[in-house]
Amino acid sequence: MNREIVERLRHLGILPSAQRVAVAKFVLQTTRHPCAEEVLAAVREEVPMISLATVYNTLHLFAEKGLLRELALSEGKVVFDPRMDPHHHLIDEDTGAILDLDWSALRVEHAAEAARAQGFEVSEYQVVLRGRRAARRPARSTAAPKGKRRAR
Amino acid sequence: MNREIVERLRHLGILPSAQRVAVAKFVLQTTRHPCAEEVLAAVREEVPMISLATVYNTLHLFAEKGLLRELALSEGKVVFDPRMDPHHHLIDEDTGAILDLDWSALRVEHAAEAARAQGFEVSEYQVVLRGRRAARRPARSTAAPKGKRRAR
DNA sequence: TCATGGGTCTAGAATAATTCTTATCTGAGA
DNA sequence: TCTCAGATAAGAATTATTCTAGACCCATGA
Repeated sequence: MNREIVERLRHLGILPSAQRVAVAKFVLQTTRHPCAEEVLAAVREEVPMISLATVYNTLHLFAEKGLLRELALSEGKVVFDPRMDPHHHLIDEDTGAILDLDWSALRVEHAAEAARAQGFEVSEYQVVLRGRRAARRPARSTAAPKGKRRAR
Repeated sequence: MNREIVERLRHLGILPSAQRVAVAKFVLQTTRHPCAEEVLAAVREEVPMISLATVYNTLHLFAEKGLLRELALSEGKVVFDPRMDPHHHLIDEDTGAILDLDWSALRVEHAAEAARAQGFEVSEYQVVLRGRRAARRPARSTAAPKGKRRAR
């Protein structure tokens, strides 16, 4: 498993140091959207003396080489997303968590045209949704209101 | 003109101090998306002693009261947008400038459904496009665009 | 008049995320 | 083995933002 990560890095012209492999191993496999501090914490399990600066360097290097993407969606900090295929993002307004939505889950029309009308050539776009987890289904046992549930 | 700003603030239950009126006068009329520092610079023309802390306080207060919106689109800093009607954003990858796109300029379908499929109730969404100004009619001139900008 | 108090303001300290600096280390080749 | 480019660690520096503490302003009531 390390083997294939090493190969992947080499293939992009990245020297596969222990630190880089550890970072790659963590970020490429997560489905979350970790920030640099979270990557640091996770990677320290394996490479205890790695520094924050190295984590930043490595993440930026990876982003530059197309191994992952930097996202500045929520305020304050940048997070990293290993999914490189186009997709959308849904932000939990309560927790700040970021979820992926498949590209095909919704449809955007006329994006390129709208930008062109402003004299721009679009290089990428995505829909950013914000919302909150819907109220938990009332459990049928106790305080569940009888009758059909109405959304909204 | 100040009169109507004062009225608008009062109407929202905001005490219209000189500082607040000056901030409102600037942010509500701009079509750009200024960050706090820019607001400070602009407002200092009129109220030279105003502090950065007051600018932040005022902008957050306004956002809370629904007078403007905070956007965390690009990395690093938050900007403020006086347009409160739903619309989309187009980011110039070269300059970082943010343009508005009318809601009707493009169409998004199934946004609410896509979020609901994840157990979320959407409260808002927007399309974020990134691109660059289309080359100005290359015109077959010899001079290739020199000096590429360094992205940042 | 003067004291009181609520709300606002400023300057500067504090914090958080990120980048920079510099000295040190490492490993692939000459 | 020696060398040197590239990588790393530690901590300083920078940038954006928030917090703190005290000063200020002004309406009110004794």
